[in-house]
Amino acid sequence: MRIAELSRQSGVPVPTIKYYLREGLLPPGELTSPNQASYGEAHLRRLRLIRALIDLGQVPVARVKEILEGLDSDELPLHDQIGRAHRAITPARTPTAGTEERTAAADQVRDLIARRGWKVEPDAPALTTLIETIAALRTLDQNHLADFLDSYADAVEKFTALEVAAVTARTNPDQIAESVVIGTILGETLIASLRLLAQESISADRWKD
Amino acid sequence: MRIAELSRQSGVPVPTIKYYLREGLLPPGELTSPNQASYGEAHLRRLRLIRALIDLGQVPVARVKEILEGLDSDELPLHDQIGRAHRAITPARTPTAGTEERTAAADQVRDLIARRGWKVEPDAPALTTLIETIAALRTLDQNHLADFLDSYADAVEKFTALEVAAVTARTNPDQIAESVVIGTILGETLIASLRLLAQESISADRWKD
DNA sequence: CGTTAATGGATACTGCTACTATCCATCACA
DNA sequence: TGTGATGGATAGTAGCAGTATCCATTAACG
Repeated sequence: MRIAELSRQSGVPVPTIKYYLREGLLPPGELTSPNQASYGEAHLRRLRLIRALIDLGQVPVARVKEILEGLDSDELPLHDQIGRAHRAITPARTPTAGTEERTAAADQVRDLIARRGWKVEPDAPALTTLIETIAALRTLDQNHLADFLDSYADAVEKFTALEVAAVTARTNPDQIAESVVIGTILGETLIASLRLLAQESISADRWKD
Repeated sequence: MRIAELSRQSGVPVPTIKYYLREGLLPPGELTSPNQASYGEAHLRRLRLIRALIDLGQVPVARVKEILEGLDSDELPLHDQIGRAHRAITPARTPTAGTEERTAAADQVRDLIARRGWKVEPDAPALTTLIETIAALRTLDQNHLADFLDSYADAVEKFTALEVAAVTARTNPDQIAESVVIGTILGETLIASLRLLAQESISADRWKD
């Protein structure tokens, strides 16, 4: 298929597809003559993945590129694929909380991780975010939320178990990496939306009128 | 205190504070003379809240403004405060999924909500995101994740119960609205970080080396 | 009291991201 | 044979979140 057809089937405007080609998000089509290329199903799939990550996952274009490079570099261990996906959705953070709040929060997180027996690299991107968030909650006089950390972790472990089950159910090993990436990123969007709906419902019960 | 002191205590550069004042995120200080104003504890608290929403919650400045206006307009029902917070963290979505995937996803979501007895406005911002996400998962051949929707909802209800408990534990009614907003937005960051840590840990167990 | 530095307020400028627009020399196809 | 699409290159745009500069005061120190 040619670019116009790819655009029609994906709903992505032709100039945007050209932009993704330029940026290396989408591999070039197969050239049939100096200025004609043909795109296949793989391009369509890839394009849909790109849009899902950008639109639903809010992943910046540059990060999408890194993720896709990971997916394409076959034989990159799954654990590293996950690492890429995590980095893609964790904005770089310059520590902003006060020193004492931050060390207290870091202690709390270290305890939590030890208590649960989690194996986490000390430079995991989510670690900084978690610590900063707890520190911020305390600075904002919201200790009550930060104090529930363990109960939150209980519920969170449920997701993760589910996701591992879902991913390992995939038989084709080629697809596992993609499933992991999609699950990591779109899974978050899914959970966040469900949470908002549940909140809205409870809030309607309690406080409406 | 004057602006330099406010900047020092909050860690926010003076020009940025001026920018927030211009944008109406921060109320003006009390003028003691035509070009001298004094800021109080309330300003410092507000500034910290702004930074938490922007840095940790990834809320755009314009949305932060809406949220704060909600907090300040006393007597706005809690349910509407929550609505504002939800809109602030739910980007506007132009439906992008194919018609049939979207109606199928919409059906699945409607069933889920009915089964759980959730009370959700039909134009809730999270509704579109949820439907689009499920449709995207199916388009990307990830039905296995979309099929777990109910189990996800189980775990999600746990959070929400926790959060309601935490918020209603607040005695001062003035602070409830603020707690609700912070809980909604920073709570999401907290959950997302925990999820990534749990994933990393399981992934290390399963796939490392 | 005089000088230096900071302040409030206004206006202008910047860097970054994610596209859009335009151009042009080919091609495909009717 | 000519009309419209294509690949590839280059340039332009809109929106966001600040930064920078300027200026007429005013505070604070020696």
